Amino acid sequence: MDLLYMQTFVSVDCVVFGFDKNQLYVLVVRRNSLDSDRKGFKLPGSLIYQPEDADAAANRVLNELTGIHKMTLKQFKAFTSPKRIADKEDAEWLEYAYHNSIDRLITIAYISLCKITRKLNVASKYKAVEWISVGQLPLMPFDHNQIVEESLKEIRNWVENDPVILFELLPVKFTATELRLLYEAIHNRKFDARNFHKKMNQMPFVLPLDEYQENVKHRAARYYKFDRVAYNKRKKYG
Amino acid sequence: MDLLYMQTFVSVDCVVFGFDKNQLYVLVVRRNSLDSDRKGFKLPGSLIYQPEDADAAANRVLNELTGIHKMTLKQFKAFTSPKRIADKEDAEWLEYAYHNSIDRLITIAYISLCKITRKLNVASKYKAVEWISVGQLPLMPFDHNQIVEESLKEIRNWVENDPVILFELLPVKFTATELRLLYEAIHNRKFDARNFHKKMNQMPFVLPLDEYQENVKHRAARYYKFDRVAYNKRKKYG
DNA sequence: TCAAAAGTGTTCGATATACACCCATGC
DNA sequence: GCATGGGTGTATATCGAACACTTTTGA
Repeated sequence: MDLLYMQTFVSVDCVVFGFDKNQLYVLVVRRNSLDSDRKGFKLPGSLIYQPEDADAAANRVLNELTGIHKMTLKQFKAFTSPKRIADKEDAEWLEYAYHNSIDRLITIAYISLCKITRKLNVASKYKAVEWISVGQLPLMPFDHNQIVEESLKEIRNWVENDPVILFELLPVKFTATELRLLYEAIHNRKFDARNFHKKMNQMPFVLPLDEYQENVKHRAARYYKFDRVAYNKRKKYG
Repeated sequence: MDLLYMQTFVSVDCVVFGFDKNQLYVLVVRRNSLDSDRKGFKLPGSLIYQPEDADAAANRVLNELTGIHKMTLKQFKAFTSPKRIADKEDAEWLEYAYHNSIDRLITIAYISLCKITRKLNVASKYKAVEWISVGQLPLMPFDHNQIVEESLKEIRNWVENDPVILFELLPVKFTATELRLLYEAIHNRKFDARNFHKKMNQMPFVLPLDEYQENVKHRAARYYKFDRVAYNKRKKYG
């Protein structure tokens, strides 16, 4: 065995975005061990199993959390630094979790999307599953904070090419303001409400409904829905 | 040892683009073994060594080929299918090349860029190093053909965000037509010459020189050069 | 004088931006 | 009636697309 060549373990880690009010949230899980763990939260992830490719592993991880079988997901970067498991506590956790001595672990990072209202499968594997807004994430093990940082750039890019993902973050019926606030959260800047309306009206896959908000203490906003058929007919807009 | 978890080898493979006349070329190497090998050419790559991260491994591979120490490169996708080494001939070659029985090999694919006129380090490690135009690549081992396919989409995206890479593919002095043909090759469509001139004139980092072609049998074209200082001042353009 | 490629300007439509007021509702 | 957020239109600037003729040079 020629040790010069790296033989290693390969995992996937998923940055699952959710959206509420005017903020992006990320789904984090609490490791099922080491109670007083300073870095209690981490991104959901797993080593890749033998017969899987990375997409399948990411789907498995997400399915365990959400019950959904084919989540929309996007591989976005491999994180490969030898230093990513340099922290002693992180290395100990790996050994505990996988019953293996792991010298080197690289991870393939994914972005995925989930309605924040979805009931999550808390019981299964983790002590806890939580949505935390991107601005308030705690220090996480490995390079998970860095992974989230980079995923934020990536999701902007993704929305440009594939605005369908916006509607995976919103309720089935949503208002113009909700869609605009989601744009603002993803792009991290304000959009003019009037111009945004115009833009939205030119999206053939955003259909106005004859339904309005109820019990709001101001003028009721109209609801819209996403029309997947119209979207598929015309992958690009604007 | 719990075999359910995948322990594997991880490589990098590099799609190095070059440009000449009106075509994109890819740098391929001939494997140093198995002479009559049907799939003689492959992308340059290597297993990742112990102390390296993937970027370092890609840099090492490219440095061996070009002598350049810090090539511009971009990681773009991990290829992880268990089937990618299913071909018997490919598996045999791996064993020959790395003196290891390799059950699973994933690769992290990189894009890089090189002036096609650069003198390459043919002697070192490979039997041959060749530029082949993207339309004429032979069947290559593993999923290397697929990697090139996907790299073509990726380089378009990269140029949009970072047009500096164009100038790594052109001579130091280049004509407007050369730059246009490069755009056309990358985007795989024609651009109007007049509109392109206008666009080029608005790029503050493309400077006209007082030099013109010589010994051409038509009106001599003006040369331009890339101004890195102006580019760095203004990362985005028009 | 011919062939081959270089160079050059205008018009049009689409898109992005900036900006201010009235409307509906619950309290 | 007032506070809250919803909804709307116009004017301007910018960008991309379409389009044809003259210039320079070598052979």
